[in-house]
Amino acid sequence: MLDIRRIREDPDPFRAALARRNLGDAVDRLLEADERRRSVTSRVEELRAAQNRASKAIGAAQGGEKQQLIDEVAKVSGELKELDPELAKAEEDLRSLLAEIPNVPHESAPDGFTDEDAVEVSRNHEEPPVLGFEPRDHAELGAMLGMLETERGARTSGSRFVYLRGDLVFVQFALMRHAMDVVVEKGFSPMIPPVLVREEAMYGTGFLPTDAVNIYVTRDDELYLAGTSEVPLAAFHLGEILDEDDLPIRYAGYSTCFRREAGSYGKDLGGMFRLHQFDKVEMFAFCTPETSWDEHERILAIEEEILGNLEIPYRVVNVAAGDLGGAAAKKYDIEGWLPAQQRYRELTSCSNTTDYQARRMQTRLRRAGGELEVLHTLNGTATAIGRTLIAIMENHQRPDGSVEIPAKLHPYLPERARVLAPRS
RNA sequence: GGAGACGUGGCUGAGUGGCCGAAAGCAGCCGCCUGCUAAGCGGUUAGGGGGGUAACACUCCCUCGGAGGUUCGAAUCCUCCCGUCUCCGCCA
Repeated sequence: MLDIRRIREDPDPFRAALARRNLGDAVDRLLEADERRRSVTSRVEELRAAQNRASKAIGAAQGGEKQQLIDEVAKVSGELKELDPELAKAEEDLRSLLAEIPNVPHESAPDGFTDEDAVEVSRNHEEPPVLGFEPRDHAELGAMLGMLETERGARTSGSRFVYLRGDLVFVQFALMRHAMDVVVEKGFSPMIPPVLVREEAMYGTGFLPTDAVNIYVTRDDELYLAGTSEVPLAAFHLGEILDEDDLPIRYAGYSTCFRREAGSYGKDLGGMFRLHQFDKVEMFAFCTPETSWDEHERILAIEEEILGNLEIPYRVVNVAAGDLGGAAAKKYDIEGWLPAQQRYRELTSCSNTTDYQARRMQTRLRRAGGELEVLHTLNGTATAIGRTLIAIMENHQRPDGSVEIPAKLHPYLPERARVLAPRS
């Protein structure tokens, strides 16, 4: 949620920033709703002040004088009752507008509206490596290994659901453990959060109301399945005031993630690139506004370290302003090279959501001097299953369909699983 | 699934119609005092939204889980909703 007072005081920067999201008129709609709300508010408040004064006098008055004062104030009360719906509507209009308008992109987010407009900022290799043989895609490798069951997944649950089997399960565990170890060493404290969450948590993170189509909802309990542990991690401090001295606060959440993937029909079918259910280790940070951009780079560096450890060729792109999720002011995607697709595909990402989520969550910070302020939040993927497994399988495959698991994962693996071998 | 209790400020907790945005304690902050530390003494500290200011000051409105209602007036009375906890049952 944006800060309506700052918009009122200095709307032009907001106008310009939101125009980059194709929402050039949003600021004026906001200002209009704000103006309406304030004018009704001041009328109502004048009447209420009169009513309060009268009530005080009545409390002190006696007998007939009392009755007379009561009769007089009735007129004011009547007027107030009439204005009430008007005020409620004005407030609701502003509130719902604010709820759906996304964060303002940071100046360093490039112009544009699609993933094509993202700007590469770095990579960990020169040219994509050439395997020297015709690479198989991960679905084929998974089938050859007998470790990825897509048809049976579909039979049980529908498309975009899979079974992982055999040693690939241990590779997932190894990956999770490795990612967790890396991020914990960087100061993130481990968490296993709830994945079914209340509406406030979804609203606070900005997934509701705008992204409702992508969220699973339980039928009888009005609980939502989190698409990322960002949701419960952010909500961990919902409504709280954190001491400046305690910041930054960093959590690493391990959870299963559920996404409806509405609107992605036909994209990335087969295999496990785009699943309705996958496991992920997610970083989440609460910090002061003045440190959040540094924190963002820090999180990016951790993500790069993890992919580097996995010996995956990747590049980092700065996502275009118009392609950002609603809460983000800036986002990096790290795209891993997938030999079978001959393309870079998103493996992880990290966003600075500045004060957008924190304001919705009412998570604030108390400065050493006692002042209250909305803080900043950030999130980033440490490792996401499905995609990271794909990158490992495709990049470390051998001509015979076996897969070498990167050395950094070996300490977490049964020895036989250091190489995944096809069934003969 | 059945029964009951409760929701008040940063925290604990009092408050059953006007003197209450709210006792007391804790915690925090500012002083004082005391070789240091600890203790002690005095003062002070809720949040949000308008107006106002260069910024303060000042001022008004709202907020005691939420939404309605009764009343001139509600933390307090009524209705509904939400949430939390406890006991019993069931259960990974």
